[in-house]
Amino acid sequence: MSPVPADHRLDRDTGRGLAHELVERLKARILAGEIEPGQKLPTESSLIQEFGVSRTVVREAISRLQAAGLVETFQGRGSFVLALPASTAFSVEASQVRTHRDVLDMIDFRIGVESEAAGLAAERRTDLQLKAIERALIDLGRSDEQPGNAVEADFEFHLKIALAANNRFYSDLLTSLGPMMIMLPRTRLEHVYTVSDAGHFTRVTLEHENIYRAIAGQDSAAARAAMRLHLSNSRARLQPP
Amino acid sequence: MSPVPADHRLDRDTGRGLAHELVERLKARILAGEIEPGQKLPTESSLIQEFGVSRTVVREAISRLQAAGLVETFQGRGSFVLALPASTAFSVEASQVRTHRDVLDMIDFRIGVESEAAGLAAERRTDLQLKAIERALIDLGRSDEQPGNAVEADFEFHLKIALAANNRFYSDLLTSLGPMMIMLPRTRLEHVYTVSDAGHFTRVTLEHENIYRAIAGQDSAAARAAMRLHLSNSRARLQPP
DNA sequence: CGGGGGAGCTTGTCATACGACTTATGGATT
DNA sequence: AATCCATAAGTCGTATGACAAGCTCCCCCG
Repeated sequence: MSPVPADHRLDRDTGRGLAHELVERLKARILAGEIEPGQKLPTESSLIQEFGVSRTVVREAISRLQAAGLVETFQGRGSFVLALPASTAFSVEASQVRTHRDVLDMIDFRIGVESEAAGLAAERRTDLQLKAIERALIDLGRSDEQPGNAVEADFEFHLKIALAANNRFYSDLLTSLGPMMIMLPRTRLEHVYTVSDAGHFTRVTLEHENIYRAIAGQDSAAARAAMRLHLSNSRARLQPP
Repeated sequence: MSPVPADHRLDRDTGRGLAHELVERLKARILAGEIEPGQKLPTESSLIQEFGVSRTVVREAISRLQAAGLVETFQGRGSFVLALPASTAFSVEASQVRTHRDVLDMIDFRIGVESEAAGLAAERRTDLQLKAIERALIDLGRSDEQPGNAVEADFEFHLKIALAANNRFYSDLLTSLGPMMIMLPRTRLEHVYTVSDAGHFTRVTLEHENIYRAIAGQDSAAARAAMRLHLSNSRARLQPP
């Protein structure tokens, strides 16, 4: 009668729910190598039949496997087992940015990273993310009054743009850079920010607004250019004449 | 009349599914401390109303939060936020490149980083560094015979360019990326590299040579463009048409 | 022989229903 | 009045059916 061996069927009261049980079974199969990386998981309907549970349960189970990074699912195709971990840390050495050379190198680095991030943000931002950038821009404008927060506000603006690129590598990198970027002015900054003429603040503000407008208008080329310009100018402001 | 602000509603096509979106929102609330450990999450029906999604989606989202150890659920009572895992240090997520989406994001990331590195390399390379790039290019050509080394040889070529940019941030980043870039193909790549037609190899070789020539000729704009083209093409080769 | 199109399969989301468990309410019992 | 318990209401667990969206494959037409 039953075409399926009884072992497979799940039983109701194992304590933590059918979905949890099913996750354990599937995880066991994957870790045991029964289903190799790249291979397809059984379809939802197969699992429904094999384990004798409802689609609700199957979907919750697969959802948990996705969250755990064990499988990836494509609509219309199925779920596929992913390669197993191999932990690699992804961080720019927290060694500080100290020398003058480091500061300039850091800006050159940011030019590559952030101008592309701005371009992607222009293409892929959601309206919500744009709003977040706008808020950061407004905060930045207010930092005129209390310059102590200026650096943090500036970082927020750049971070929000990286987030709008919808690519975790850009946002992760900027996040891990954050402390460095914040602290880098410390050494030679009196020079630049405190002695700055009045025009300095308005010029920087203008650059920020240009970036924002390009992203708002979804013009990726303009966004890349505006970000590159902004950072190049920042570089020039730090460079002794 | 609607007692709920419209911001909360989720929108269909954010790319990774409503459940994933909802998880992000709830996780944000929890990590932001809006819901403290021990407190009760809104009921399923509240979430259905607030976010305008079906119960399926809400249940999948909560299921993922359970799997992540952020909440615990009791039948008949509700879901409760658990105490956060102690660390919370800004240790960069050691997450790797696993999903198909990650692979594409990684290439978009490399486009930003490496095209600028190529541009700087064209401007600042020493003759010695150029020689190193050339050697890597030759090795890459030889990897035709034993395709097992192709990925490593490819990485060497890109790393040598980053080194030639004479900016430790680019080379450090590429170095720390190295293992990831090497292992990323595992899932879906046999397809691309092993089954590759004969034309594939020569096309890639041509792209590499273009990059090399631009750097040799100290043409930074051309070097940026050539690297961007190479990576864009790589992206297209991975992307199913 | 090549390309277009549709049938069929698979996942994504929604809606509804019912069972199981918890909590609160309120009245009946002592 | 205090206690107990039955019932109702709220909440999660599971099942089922339906349709939309995306992918594959194969057949048919040119």
